[in-house]
Amino acid sequence: MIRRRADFLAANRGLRVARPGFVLLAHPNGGQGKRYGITVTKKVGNAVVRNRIKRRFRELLRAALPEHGLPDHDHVLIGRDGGIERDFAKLRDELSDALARAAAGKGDPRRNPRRGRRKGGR
RNA sequence: CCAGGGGGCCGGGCAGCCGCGCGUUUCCGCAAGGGAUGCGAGGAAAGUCCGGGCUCCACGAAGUAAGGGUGGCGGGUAACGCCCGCCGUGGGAAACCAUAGGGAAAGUGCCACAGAGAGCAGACCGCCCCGCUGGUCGGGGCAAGGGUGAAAGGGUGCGGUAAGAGCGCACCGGGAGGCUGGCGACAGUCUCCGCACGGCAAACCCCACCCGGAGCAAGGCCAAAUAGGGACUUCGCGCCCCUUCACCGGGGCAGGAACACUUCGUUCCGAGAAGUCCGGGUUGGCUGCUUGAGCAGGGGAGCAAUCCUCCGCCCAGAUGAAUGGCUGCCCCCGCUUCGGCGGGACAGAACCCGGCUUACAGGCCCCCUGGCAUU
RNA sequence: UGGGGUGUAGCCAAGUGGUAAGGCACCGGUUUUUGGUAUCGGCAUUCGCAGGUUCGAUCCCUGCCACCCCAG
Repeated sequence: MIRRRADFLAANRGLRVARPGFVLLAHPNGGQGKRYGITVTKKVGNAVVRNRIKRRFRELLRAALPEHGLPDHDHVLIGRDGGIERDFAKLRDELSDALARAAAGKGDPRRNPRRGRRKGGR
């Protein structure tokens, strides 16, 4: 379990694999074993929705991480809009696929960090 | 049966396997850990709009001022801006609903446009009388009718008059005083006053009542780390020497502690302690932390809100924050080619209570009003 | 947890009891051979939503909604 904000920010610099239900970040943590963290922003929904997404992600990681996880890496799942009504089996397939891609070292291009202050429009 | 009004309640259920948080207990026991067992989100947990408890800070009591709030009366409550009952006003055919509802002859201010006149009134169209006498004339009386406006200085009718007018009278409305009923708001009634003295205080204001500030990231303890700092206040500081006006600073002695005890000896202490603030450091753990204005049931008081009493119960305590995954049966809704398929509202405790407000699929129960039908 | 602010046309906004300025943008006309410029006119604005006070509410009061900011 990742708790510190600094670890989350560090994970943001690692591998990024995007899937319809979530975004997976993987980042080496220097021998601390397989750790995971979950991020769901307020944009996705209210507290009930966010909590439910986090619970489902925990269940996914509990099943997948010991076998398919990357050793000595931090794994961060970021919830996206469809994360609550998406079929659980589909999420599970997407996660193992994403972990395989991350293990092969293939990530999606990183988002451009530090764009200007979002103000007055999206 | 139809239409309408008011109130209360529920918020999917059962089971299996794997997993999560906390408590209790047990096991080899130093610990980690394993086993067993109990409990584990809401009616709004939400918004954070009021009121309290609790903790810290400030403060003689009380009062005044400033600022803010409340505003019919009585009751309930720990308290409230909440709740209950009643009164007044407005709406509705009714059940019932709404209501910030003190003061306008303490003062100040505002009432646009229209209109003759808008605040101790005013005369545009008019009506009536008189005069010269016939005109788009002069003098006077009137405020009933028309017109403007949200509002035009009581209303309707009769009398009266040149025309009119509370000018007079009857009823209604209003004001003042008394009487009766009510704890009271207020209601009823009698007498008097023919009655210009409007509206707005959710305009300033006046009156009555209420309010100290901050918040569990409050507050307390421990560890680590940095630093072994600075300023101020209070209390204290045995004797001698140096320095000094003194404080301060340095040295010695007395005295105290340890070396099991006594003696000797050695070492250490030999003036500081408490509080507040500043500077610097830490963002770890424990506590506060869940038994409380608690919940269920019975009885009693009260129209009710609510209160009293008896008995029983223990019912979340997380901290990147505990409820998830899979499956079966039942329930409800929609679609249906009758095999099935899809869906199940609003929403997640964070110190704890009492309210208010807002969101909400679907469903259940009770009472009342009106209409139709039947008996 | 506590505190503050904003909401008016597509955009930026003034107005604070009497029927909503101004600028940009857009549309139409005139000028020009055409475009630009210039000039004239036009904008169907429930003044964030719902109640209330008032004769009358963007303005006053109450309750909501959305967004933004600040402190710990």
